[in-house]
Amino acid sequence: MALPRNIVFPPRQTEQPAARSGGNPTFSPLYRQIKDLLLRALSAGEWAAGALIPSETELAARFGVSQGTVRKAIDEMADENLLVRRQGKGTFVASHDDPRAHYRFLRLRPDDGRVEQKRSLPISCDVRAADAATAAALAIQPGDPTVAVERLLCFDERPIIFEAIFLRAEIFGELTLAMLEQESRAASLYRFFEQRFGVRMIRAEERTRAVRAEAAAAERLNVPISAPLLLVERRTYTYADRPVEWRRGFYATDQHHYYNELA
Amino acid sequence: MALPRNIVFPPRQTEQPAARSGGNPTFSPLYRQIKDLLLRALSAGEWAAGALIPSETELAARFGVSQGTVRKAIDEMADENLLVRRQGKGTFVASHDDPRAHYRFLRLRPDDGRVEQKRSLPISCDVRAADAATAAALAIQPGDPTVAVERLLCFDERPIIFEAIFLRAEIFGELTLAMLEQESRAASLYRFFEQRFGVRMIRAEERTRAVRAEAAAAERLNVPISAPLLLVERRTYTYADRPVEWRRGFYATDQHHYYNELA
DNA sequence: CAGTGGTCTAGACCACACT
DNA sequence: GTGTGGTCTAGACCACTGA
Repeated sequence: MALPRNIVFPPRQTEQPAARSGGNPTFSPLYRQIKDLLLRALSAGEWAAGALIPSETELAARFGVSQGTVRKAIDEMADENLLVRRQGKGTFVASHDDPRAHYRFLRLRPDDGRVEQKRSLPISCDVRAADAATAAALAIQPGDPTVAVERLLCFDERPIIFEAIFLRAEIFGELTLAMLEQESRAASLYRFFEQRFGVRMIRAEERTRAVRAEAAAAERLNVPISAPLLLVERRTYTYADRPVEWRRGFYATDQHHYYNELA
Repeated sequence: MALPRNIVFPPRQTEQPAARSGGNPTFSPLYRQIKDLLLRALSAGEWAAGALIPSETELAARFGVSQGTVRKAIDEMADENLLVRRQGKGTFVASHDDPRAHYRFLRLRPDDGRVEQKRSLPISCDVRAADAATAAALAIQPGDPTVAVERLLCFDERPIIFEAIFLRAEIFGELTLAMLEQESRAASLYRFFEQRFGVRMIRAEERTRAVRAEAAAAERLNVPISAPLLLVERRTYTYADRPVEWRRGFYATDQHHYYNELA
């Protein structure tokens, strides 16, 4: 479906099926080299979130490899939620705009299975120098500017999560409280970040522990001081393993739990 | 490497590459049918944990399909940690005896990255009628017999996890405290269960919340009553989505955290 | 209908582990 | 060397989507 043809790709592999290792040194299979090229294209913003990428056949021709090799590269990227395949239609750049991706990183679930209306209540948004912990999490220097957001997440209008979000100011410097308020219904901030700042969140790590509620969190979540809360710290990455977001969230787990599948 | 040849496999596909759907109704690709056969063989205990299964070529011949089709079936099963491929050696049945599988389901990590010596201190082991919650978790009837184990998990000799473990008595009826005491160094119970009872744990679900320490847990974990603890409830499955274990563990998270990667 | 991803095959060769 | 899994190709056909 005729996408621009001159997307920046390094010149196709000069060797045909001969990109295989000569002997052994740091051997990388062809499909992985293709994957790297595609990753680089994604990372460079070659295609927008949600956009259709060229067909397997076209990519194969462009790279001078067989369709099966391109397929294997795309397979891996689909497994990593970087691309989404749709039979009969094509392969698309994964996006948080996709309904299936909403709340992809939110592991808190109601004890009864009921679906709940989520709503984000932004509290504050300001630029702030990174303290040591935040700097470490964002891989920046202490003192570097960050955008700090405080917000409350409500499930069916009941406050369940109170969290502080720290973002690299170089990317999110223009973020304002007014913008967040406008997005309060679309609880998925990542969708907004993607559309407004062009940053796609790819994966995240969470570290969780049990803590006593301090005054601020207790008040916001409407629980007694010292009540047990789940403290969830999340580091979120965009392409190329670049951390761009750091969250500290206090979760009220009276009627909710953190769900996880172990394989 | 000449494994027994007459393992129970349903007669090979009668149609060659024609097992494809005639038209559409409940279409299942060939490789998935192969996968089902392999799953059935695993579930039936055809091969022991850690055993070498026949080579892709041999399976292909046996099933009357191409090697690539067998490969795709095995690929999926390797992704699900049911099989382990080792280049040059063969494909093996995944086992908790494999060092890489030790503590596979344990998500608690020290805040500093130090590796810690783990040790299991069994406290009690008795047969007990399932209460409603346990019965639901194990998919049995309330009142059905279960084996209940209490134990303490120590990291570097400090008690960090206090948990109750409930097992289907039909399988684990013979378990005794003495057996558990003998295994106290090999903190991975799953390895023991696999070798002693022939039950392989495949996957698990965890539900986590923050709670106040009650007397029993507080004493065992050496924390004040009412201190915040992580309550981790785990349901563990063997083949064919059959739940066989249910745990309620209290985790002390002063110097440890629950780690999770979100993709 | 044409175009896309999805499946399957047959055959070649590479990388790795053992003997 | 032999046997295993791992990669790559070329070509055929199926299933799905949308014009």
